[in-house]
Amino acid sequence: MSYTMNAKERKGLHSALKSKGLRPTRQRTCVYETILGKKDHPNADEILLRVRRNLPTISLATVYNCLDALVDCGLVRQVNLDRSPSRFCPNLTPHAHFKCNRTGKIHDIPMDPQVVASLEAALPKGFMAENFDLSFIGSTDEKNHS
Amino acid sequence: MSYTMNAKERKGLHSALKSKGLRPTRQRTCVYETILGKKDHPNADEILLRVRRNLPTISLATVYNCLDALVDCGLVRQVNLDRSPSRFCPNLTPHAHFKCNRTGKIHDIPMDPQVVASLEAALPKGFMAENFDLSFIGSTDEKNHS
DNA sequence: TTTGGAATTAGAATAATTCCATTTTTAAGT
DNA sequence: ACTTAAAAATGGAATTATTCTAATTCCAAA
Repeated sequence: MSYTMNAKERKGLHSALKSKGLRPTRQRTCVYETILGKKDHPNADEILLRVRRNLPTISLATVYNCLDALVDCGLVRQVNLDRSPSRFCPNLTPHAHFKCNRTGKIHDIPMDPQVVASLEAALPKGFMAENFDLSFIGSTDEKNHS
Repeated sequence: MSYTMNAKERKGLHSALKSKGLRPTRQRTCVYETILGKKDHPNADEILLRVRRNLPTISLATVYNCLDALVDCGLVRQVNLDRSPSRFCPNLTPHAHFKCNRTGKIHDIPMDPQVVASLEAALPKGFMAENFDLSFIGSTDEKNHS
């Protein structure tokens, strides 16, 4: 049972791609849908497996290409923690990541716009941020070990 | 002309290692001195080159081992940006990183303790952070292109 | 000063990502 | 619909970062 974008999501994808001069190909669409379909933080290999359920012949190189295109358009965020492979995340609302030492699980932490503003304000003059990445490492109590 | 730790730094290194049951070996000491000696963000290969000026026979595997030990003790921070190799940083004062799109350069951004506190405060109940990592991507104006 | 565990070493192995040459697809114009 | 040129996808090879392994070497404590 695979996820299918709604009209708004499809439109968002198409216009975001177009704004960078990129085409909405079947592969890009499918990779995007796949990432939207499960709110976790899969790496390229895991995404390949999932996408192949719909597009059995897609190659890993293409998955990387599509991910790069989606990240370029700002539709997907790339998450790098420690030395493990890059992970990808469809949550575009301002949020941080929290990696639990014990479970290895990665949690999205919603960020108050105020806090985000204070972060940007912390930059010295002359530094213009387009993006930021915030991650925590630590442990969670039992409730979050679901 | 290579950097040599002062007494305080040496003491800090020894006790931090000891607290994790690790020994202050020549290699660990030298890797640590090397990182202290230049305030940039070298990766393991670059560190190997620098360390070999003093310890010509050290291997890359040992550099990785030493870096892991130093990171474990909290003496060095590991910085991961995009998909490039891990970089290492001796600056332990609370700070963020800023990567400039145009120059590729990585800048340390000192962080106001207040802002740090507001970050930690942003964590939902049940999440206990031991550490955080904040990086910005964007551009800097000419002054910082030094 | 021995000795057992820790650390280092070189090189092989693994894993993530990129590259390349070729084929397929697509959008735009007839 | 029919071209066509550019963009994208493909498979596999290549590269690169990092980890592993097995064989020494080192060192701190007895």
